[in-house]
Amino acid sequence: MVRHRVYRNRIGGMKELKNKCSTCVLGQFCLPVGLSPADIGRVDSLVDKRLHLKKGDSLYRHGDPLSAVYSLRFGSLKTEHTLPDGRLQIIGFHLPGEMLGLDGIGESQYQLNAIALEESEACVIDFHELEGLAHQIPNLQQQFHRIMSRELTQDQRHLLSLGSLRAEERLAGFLINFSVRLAARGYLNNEFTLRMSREEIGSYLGIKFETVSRMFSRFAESGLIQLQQRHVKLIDMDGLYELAGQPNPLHLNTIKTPC
Amino acid sequence: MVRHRVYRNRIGGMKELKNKCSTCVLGQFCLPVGLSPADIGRVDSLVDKRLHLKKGDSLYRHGDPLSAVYSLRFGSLKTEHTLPDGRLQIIGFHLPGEMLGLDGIGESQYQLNAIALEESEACVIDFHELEGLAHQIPNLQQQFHRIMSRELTQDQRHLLSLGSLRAEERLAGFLINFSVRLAARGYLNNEFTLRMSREEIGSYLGIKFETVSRMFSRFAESGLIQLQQRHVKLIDMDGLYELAGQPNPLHLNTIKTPC
DNA sequence: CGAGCGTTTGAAATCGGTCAACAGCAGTGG
DNA sequence: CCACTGCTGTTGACCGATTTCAAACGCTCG
Repeated sequence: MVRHRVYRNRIGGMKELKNKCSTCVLGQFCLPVGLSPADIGRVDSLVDKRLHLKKGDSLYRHGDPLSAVYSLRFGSLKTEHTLPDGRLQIIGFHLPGEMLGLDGIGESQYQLNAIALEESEACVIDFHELEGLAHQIPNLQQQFHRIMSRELTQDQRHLLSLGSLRAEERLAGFLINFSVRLAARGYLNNEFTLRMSREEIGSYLGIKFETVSRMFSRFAESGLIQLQQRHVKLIDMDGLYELAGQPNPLHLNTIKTPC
Repeated sequence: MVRHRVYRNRIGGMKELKNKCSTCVLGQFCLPVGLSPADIGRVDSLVDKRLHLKKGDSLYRHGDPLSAVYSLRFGSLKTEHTLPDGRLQIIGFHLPGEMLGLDGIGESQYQLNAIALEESEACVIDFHELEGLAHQIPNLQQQFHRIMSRELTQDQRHLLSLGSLRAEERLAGFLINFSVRLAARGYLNNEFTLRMSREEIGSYLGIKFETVSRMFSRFAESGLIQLQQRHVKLIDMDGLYELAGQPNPLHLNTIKTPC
């Protein structure tokens, strides 16, 4: 089950010119947000290599000393905690443009395992260099703070889900959250393929995989979604939002009184 | 139920000399960790006022624009999320020396409500000034990053608890967590008074208050703790650690082979 | 094509939730 | 000082959502 870390790309020739934030399509979601072109050029130098991961490979593991934070370029990862008795909790699923490894900063060693759900690639950002550059570029510092804070907020919403919602509501919220994050990156957001198993979804949501499966079937039966294995099509967004206990933000505008 | 924010101390005379980190006993847990005395002197200038809160007062509320982050001087707070339908999830309980308001950075407005559980006082740290000073003092920047990351880690452990542990284990973990945090601050850690109701503990742990009450009674009956209303005395730490599914760190040394 | 997962579905069991009654204690006001 | 009121906490009995156990199905990949 546990694979070892793989640094496929470590051997030579890594400081390639093409590892540049300035030309990366994810720039608008990643570290360089709000920087001038000149400053983005300086951020380029932070990304001295990229790591290519196969499904199941670890990006980092609990206890590894912190050396870098990572920005996902393509693919998807999960982060997880394990208990001594073997139980396991998935903390997050991570999409392109998101930063990984922030859990390692507090104690100078990573607190989680970060594992690829599919073929993925991450930019390696030496953390000390990042702090150094953030010290020189205030906008970079601010952006980094925003990213950490949003990560906090994401986990806090997740806490709300695990602490206060029923299985059905959690799963609806999960689908919506995925859809929103995909849309923000310009991906198709009403139809996508889940890269993780029912068991992993269950772990993330604090329920058993059989329950996930049952809820999916129920959603499909009531016409909220269509399912073909891991491929999901969201049919009735309003219904999903309602189930998740949130108002559909798309309708807020229409309800609001115009000024 | 909902009280309005109270800025008792806002009226004049607030820039007192005694608002100094340099002389604050919490310095070793707070922002100034790792700074030279000279730099701590510069941090003093960040704390331009303190807020005094009575039980039930809000330090900040969901949606308020971010202006400051806070460091708790004495007392205790809870942070919480609310759902449109009235359900509520307590995200954290906060002790002296801990920072509040980090949830507000990502979107420039606070995402949670922060409410005093008792008479409390918080240092008000203008966030833009903090970023400015962190820009000048690398150690301050690093310490701030560590604080944010630890906050993240704390929430992630909480996720593990809500997602993977049974009620009994969650409550044992809660008591241990409290004990550890009190000990870190030099407080008595095997005997303390909980500032929050059974209902608030339940909300934090994702269980109902009746369950909290039952589990407490069970713990007391099996000799793990002693209870008098909200006053708790931890009797059998090993038993609690075992219940919480963690090894007692105090015994790790004795088990480890000496080098 | 067959082995091994991952998934679905059903039936039984259980943990925690819900409902309800009551006890304890704090604050109020006579 | 002692009802009275209201809130918090405890405990019991019953209920129900989710888990557990089990069986069968169907991808996927070697």
